[in-house]
Amino acid sequence: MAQAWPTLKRLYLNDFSARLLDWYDAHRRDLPWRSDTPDAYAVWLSEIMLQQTTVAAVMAYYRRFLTRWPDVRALAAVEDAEVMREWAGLGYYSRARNFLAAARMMAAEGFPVDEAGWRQLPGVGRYTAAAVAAIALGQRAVVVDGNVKRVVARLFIVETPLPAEDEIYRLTDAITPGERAGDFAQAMMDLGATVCTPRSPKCLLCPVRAGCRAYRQGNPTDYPRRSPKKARPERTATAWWIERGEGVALVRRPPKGLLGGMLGLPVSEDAGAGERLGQVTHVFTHFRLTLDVRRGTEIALDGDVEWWPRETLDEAGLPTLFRKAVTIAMQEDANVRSGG
DNA sequence: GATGCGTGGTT
DNA sequence: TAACCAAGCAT
Repeated sequence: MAQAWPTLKRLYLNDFSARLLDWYDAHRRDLPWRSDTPDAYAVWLSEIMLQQTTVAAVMAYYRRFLTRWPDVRALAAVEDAEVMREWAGLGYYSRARNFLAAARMMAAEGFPVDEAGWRQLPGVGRYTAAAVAAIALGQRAVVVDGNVKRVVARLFIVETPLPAEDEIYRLTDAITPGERAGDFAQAMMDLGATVCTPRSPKCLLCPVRAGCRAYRQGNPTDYPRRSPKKARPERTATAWWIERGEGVALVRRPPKGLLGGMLGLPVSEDAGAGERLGQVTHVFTHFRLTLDVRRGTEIALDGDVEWWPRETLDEAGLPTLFRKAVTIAMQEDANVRSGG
């Protein structure tokens, strides 16, 4: 009888993963990075792009990127600026820089063969290393993203506020099967994205609700517990519209920090003097920025300046903040010229 | 462990 | 509409 509980537990867990995998086989989303013969480079690229970024936003970027640079050797050969341009608008630009750096290493050394090896690459953390190992290498790994945290927190009514890393990794480890760990991970993520959603979970469609403690309690949306969030501070700055015969001045931003490595309009932190062409507000994760766009003339331009004819600005690969600023500036500039 | 790092969709 | 949230990582 000493074996009874472990046996029941094992049966329950096998039942859980079996139910979930059956559901996945029937309902899985058809996504461009899903394949019966997964390619490590493609899976890796998708995982990087999907970090804190919605599937819908990633789709077009992923296709373009993979078409243009279909393997690690092709990517390793291109210049930084080209990759940053391709990433423009997707956000979290250090991802692109790290991905390119890692690709150059791997073009020389080959791909890591296990989770620990992947974990060493720049831009590859605990989640991504596990996801690539499970999905691309077919190895068992414990894959925990935001979806999994929510699903697990509800299944086991985790009372610890997020991130609750230790607890959730331990619980996820306990329900991860030895076979099809990659499909299991993707099943958990699909479940979180389509059924066990943050606001209005569709519990009646859930294949594992029978084993869900939050469902039994009747309050799934109370999980995961969260700590109160901080207020978002307001900041202001001035962006300069400097146009000459050759075009508009764009500067390459320093590699680290906000919009690191991207092209942008020259910016000064203090309020500047000069004709105001407009104002844009942009919400970042940790602050809200109001940007005055002013016409500049003799502003000191530090660092690398590129002059882009205004008709070509669409192809410069500007991050969204500066795309907005450029649009405003050109509209107002046109008004000034026509209206007087 | 807390903070900095983008952007767009949903409610 | 403001808040919330999304296949996180580096420091």
